[in-house]
Amino acid sequence: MAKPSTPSRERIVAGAADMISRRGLNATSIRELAKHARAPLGSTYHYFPEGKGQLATEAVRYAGEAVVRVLRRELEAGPVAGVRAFLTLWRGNVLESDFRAGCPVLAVAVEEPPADETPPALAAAAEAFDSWEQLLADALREHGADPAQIPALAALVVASVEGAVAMCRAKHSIQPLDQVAQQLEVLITAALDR
Amino acid sequence: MAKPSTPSRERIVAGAADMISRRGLNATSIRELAKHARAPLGSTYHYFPEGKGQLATEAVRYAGEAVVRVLRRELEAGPVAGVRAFLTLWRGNVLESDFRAGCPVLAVAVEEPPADETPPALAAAAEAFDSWEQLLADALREHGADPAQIPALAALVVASVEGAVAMCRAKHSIQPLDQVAQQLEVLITAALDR
DNA sequence: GCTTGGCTATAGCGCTCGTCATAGTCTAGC
DNA sequence: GCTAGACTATGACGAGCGCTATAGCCAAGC
Repeated sequence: MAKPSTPSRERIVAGAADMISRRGLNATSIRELAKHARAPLGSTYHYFPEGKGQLATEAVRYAGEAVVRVLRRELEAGPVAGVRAFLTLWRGNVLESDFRAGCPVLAVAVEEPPADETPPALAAAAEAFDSWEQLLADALREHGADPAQIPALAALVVASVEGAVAMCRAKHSIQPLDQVAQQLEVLITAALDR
Repeated sequence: MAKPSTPSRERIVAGAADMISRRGLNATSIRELAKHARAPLGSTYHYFPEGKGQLATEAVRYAGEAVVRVLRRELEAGPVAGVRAFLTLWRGNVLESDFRAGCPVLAVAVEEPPADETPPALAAAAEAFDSWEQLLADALREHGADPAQIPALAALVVASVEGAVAMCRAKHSIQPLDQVAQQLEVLITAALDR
């Protein structure tokens, strides 16, 4: 990325991720996106000539990679710490937005219709989930978890956190995320002492 | 069946739940809904005079209660059997639709924006989640799980299943649901033998 | 200085949306 | 048979959508 001569572009992508996480993909229009990022409408089609699908895809990737960075950093202190940071990250998102924001990756996964061809945004969502699971799995393996259980355990972590974020939004309560955090912590700890 | 005076109404609600589970709430128009249920557009406003929000709310309730019925029946054979049926139900939905359908309750939870007032459809989603957790919690209590763990365990089950359904859709694979099923089965079994 | 090319501004295309109004049809009960 | 009320049919409304076209701006390179 040797040339960030145009901060507009990244602002648009980041804003898209935020808006999608709040209102969903279909309810978010390109006009609103541009206004939210203080960019002109024409610019969005300049930077993303393939239109809304391309913008959504990049927004999903952007959000996915942001999580990857946090996860990679915090997993250095072990799986329990990593999972805790994963939960804390979403907890912060949900609380700071007063239960208005969720996960943009989940939003796209739920909304984007798998038509004849899999839409790129949906593929990006799958890749985001995969990368999170992979990081968790690597950390679990390094810390001696039962290899036969590792992939399923990582999938459970990602699935339960994503589900809990949505439940928090619906219930207007942080409880589901905290309950999942507590259960996962016990589970991961048990998987490492054996 | 005894021919209810207006089968149209229920057909519309059921069709709405199905369409929302596939394409999300905002991408589903009332015109499509009516066509899908072979009902005239005017009828939708006859049965649901408050418009799309009311229809969405009833669709969420309809879907939530359908799950409640399955869960109540299968939990009679114990928590493990109930959780297994819960998973199997979603597994069937996802596979039969070739990864095109998810959970309408989750879809609404992710899309509906908590504006000034909580929209009724979002409240209905919260109630659906609550009722599922309650049924699971009751069964766990009856079978001797640690009371301190019960609510969190039930929340974990619901959250992870909802998350896994969405992940299956994105990945075009049933694996996440199967992985979650396997992990939850071990977890519930362990929670009962103590 | 002048051209080039990345960015912005504005207007508009065709379309579908949610919603409403109104007139027509059907059916049950007297 | 007639009437009342439940349902259907049809068309329109303003608004917003994704997207395109085109003209203007403005810094960098010769």
